[in-house]
Amino acid sequence: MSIEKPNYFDWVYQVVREIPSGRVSSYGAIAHYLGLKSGARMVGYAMNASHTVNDVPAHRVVNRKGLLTGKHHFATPTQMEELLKSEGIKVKNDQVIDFESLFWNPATELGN
DNA sequence: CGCCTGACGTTGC
DNA sequence: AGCAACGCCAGGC
Repeated sequence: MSIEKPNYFDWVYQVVREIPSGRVSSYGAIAHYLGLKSGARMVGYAMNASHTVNDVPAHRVVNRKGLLTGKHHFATPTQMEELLKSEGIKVKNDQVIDFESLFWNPATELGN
């Protein structure tokens, strides 16, 4: 199928898929890693479509503040935090605890 | 074809 | 340190 269209989404999906369990990433980090430094919104956009494409752990992707901004876009507004908690990530008031420590940077983890 | 919105981020005040 | 406005880019109408 003619995937010559904007691979932006695909790039995001693959990076998000590389996120290990118990870890979280941010839109800006992925965007920056893909070269979309200011395209953090595009990453979130891709995430929205991701749920219609394949298994993309979008729940492991949060904003720069560690807030579950996209939880409202899941099957249920509690799905996201439940998934995170299920992976050992503590969530309080829609915010990831120890977000800095759980932060997974593709540019650092993937290195290249 | 043009305007608006959007799962963000950064800078300015 | 907290709040507001702007910027980026693509998709939907």
